[in-house]
Amino acid sequence: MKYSKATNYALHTMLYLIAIAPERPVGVQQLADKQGVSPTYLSKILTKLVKAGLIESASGANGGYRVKGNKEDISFLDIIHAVEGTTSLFECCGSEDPRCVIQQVMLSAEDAMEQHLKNTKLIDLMK
Amino acid sequence: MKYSKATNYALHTMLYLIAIAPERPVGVQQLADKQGVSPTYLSKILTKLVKAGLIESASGANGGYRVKGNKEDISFLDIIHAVEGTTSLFECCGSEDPRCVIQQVMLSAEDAMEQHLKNTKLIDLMK
DNA sequence: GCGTGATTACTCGGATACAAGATGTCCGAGTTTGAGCGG
DNA sequence: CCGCTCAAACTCGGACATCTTGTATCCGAGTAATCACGC
Repeated sequence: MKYSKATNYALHTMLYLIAIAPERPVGVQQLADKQGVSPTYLSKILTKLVKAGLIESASGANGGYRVKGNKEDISFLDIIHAVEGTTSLFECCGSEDPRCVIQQVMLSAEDAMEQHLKNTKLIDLMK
Repeated sequence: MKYSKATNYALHTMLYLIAIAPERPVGVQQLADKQGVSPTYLSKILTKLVKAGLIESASGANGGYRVKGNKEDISFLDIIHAVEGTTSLFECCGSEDPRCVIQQVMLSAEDAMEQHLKNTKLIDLMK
């Protein structure tokens, strides 16, 4: 039970993309160098963020990744859900029986964390 | 990023042990049958709970496991920490640099969940 | 100078390899209960 | 009826097997910008 490194890479990359907010997209090579991770691996992670609609990619020369949409709206939870998936952390009896009281407690605990992550936007860290 | 099945087994077993609260310890065979899991595997999980001081074991014939100490005090967090460990869910830059702002946000989010789990006792589910 | 083709610098996706952790099984060792047996 | 012994019923711990997932690499395909060349 741990957050994957991929989530860590995604968060740092998004923070960087929002911080510099360039006109031109940023190449994956440059992003990977910042964190000491291989470019091909990072691109796989960023593909998930693209599919989630958080960033967009530009092919070809001078291509790369760029924040898409309103960058003030991007929360931690958006990124985590994009990378880790949206399934709940705890599955009680295989079939997610909603009557299981343990399941209910775990879900509400998870919800407490998600509320926190949803209310914290990446832009909040910019000072 | 998911809670393991072991945590699920541990929670259900603890809930059962607290519910019936017998004089004599309950054998692992009986506990395992309730959940459809092999006795040997369940005993491995319960050993962690013993080490954490939540339950105690009795060897020999008519042996088994029994709640130790005050059963009103046992929280979800106690069990989860015993099974999953107490390391934080998110480790930013390998060395847990406390200055990493991302790390700080993730830790406080995790703390929100843990507070919830700490305040919910197993005994609360008994009605 | 201008269009056209080739080259270059990128991303994208699939296939693959590797490591670690979760899950589960097997077996031998130690421990306690209880039954059986002999006095 | 008492005490001793022995077998049965347990837990405990380590070693092992298997499966899934995370992590990472490699390569071919597609794409867009740029450069080179000929007109």
